[in-house]
Amino acid sequence: MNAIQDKRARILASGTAVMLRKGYNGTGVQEITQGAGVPKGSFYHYFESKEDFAIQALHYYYTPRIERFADALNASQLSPRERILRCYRDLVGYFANQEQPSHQCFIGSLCHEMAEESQPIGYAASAILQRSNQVLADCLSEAQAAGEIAADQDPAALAGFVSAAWEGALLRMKADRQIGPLRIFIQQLERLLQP
Amino acid sequence: MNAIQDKRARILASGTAVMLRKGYNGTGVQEITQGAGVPKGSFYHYFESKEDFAIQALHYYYTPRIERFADALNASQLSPRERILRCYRDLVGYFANQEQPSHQCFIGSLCHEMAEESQPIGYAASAILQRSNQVLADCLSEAQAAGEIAADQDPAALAGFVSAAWEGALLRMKADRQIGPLRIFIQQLERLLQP
DNA sequence: CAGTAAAAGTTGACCGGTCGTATAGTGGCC
DNA sequence: GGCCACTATACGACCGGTCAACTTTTACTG
Repeated sequence: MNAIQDKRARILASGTAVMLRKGYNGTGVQEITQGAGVPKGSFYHYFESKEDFAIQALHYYYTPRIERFADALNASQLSPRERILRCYRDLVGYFANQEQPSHQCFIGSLCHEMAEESQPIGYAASAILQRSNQVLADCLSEAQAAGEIAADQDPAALAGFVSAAWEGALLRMKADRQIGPLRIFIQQLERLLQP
Repeated sequence: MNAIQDKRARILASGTAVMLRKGYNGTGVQEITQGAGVPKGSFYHYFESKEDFAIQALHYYYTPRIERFADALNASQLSPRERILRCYRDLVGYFANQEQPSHQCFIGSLCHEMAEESQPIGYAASAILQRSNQVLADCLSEAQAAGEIAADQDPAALAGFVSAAWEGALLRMKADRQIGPLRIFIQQLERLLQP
């Protein structure tokens, strides 16, 4: 009961970490199980296939992150606008503090690689992006009600745009191996979130 | 002289097309040469390795595209702002007209997959992104001089942001399998490019 | 309870196939 | 005949996935 969840979780943790670095097709099942310290056969006991694993991994990786994101955007000490800015500033800070800048966006790379080839993975990724979008849109709505952003903005659309821009900034950071693109993102986000 | 370039180009064309769909690691050398109608053995005559091929493919794919982009942004019938908007609107139109929406960004997927694992690929991608950025930044500078965007914007930074947002929108489109994110991008771009 | 048989869980050896790459030629031109 | 652009073939490694065999748990019996 505990042990089996533990093994499953170990596989998820190890596999997520490796896929983060090497992508879906660049990661072998063997490598995953080896990293988790479990026999290879176990992999197919806990997961139907590598594809199924990737979908589970998406949830494993993003469920807590979206939760934390939502919490940070609901903390009401700051204004909605400031909460959003703080979230992204913190993220940038996190990346800035990595000495060896290993930059990754799990869902981004998985989408690029597999969203087209594998419909199930595409669906899962889309659902997660949508959930994350909703969280941001809610906060933007609040900001709009507080008069912190333009009244004629559609919060959902703006949320989609901001998320996309963030994704793109992460990608650019990965290519350039420096966080300049993230700083630009923050700077433009500050402009964007104005009445 | 012509024949050899022809074969090389055929391999590049075929390989680029396949990699666009399946990613770097998802594409085999065999599949590339088969698609190009050349013997597999030839691949390593024209390219040092698969990695080298990817770098050449990046240039093969993006050199003409950046050129067209620059041309479109230099055509002076329209104002700088309108030229930029038209560029992106045309791109959206292109994607909108695909009945079976196969959405791809070659450099995006290649970066996500390989920028970290392969330094040479990361460098090549970074260089291309930078060139493309420069083209856009120049046009934004012009727009700024014409008073079409805020005077306190840094054109280079804004160009980076817009490109990143576009990348992100493409990614999102791939996951959602619909062009909604691109429309949102246009809508926000129009807002962004204002005095 | 002890004993045991059936069920469930777990696993590593193994499968056919494909991977990226090396190399020993082959065929045509100077 | 020497040269060299080109390619057929082969290689070892590894791929995702299967499955028969082994271990553990469960359920039931006397």
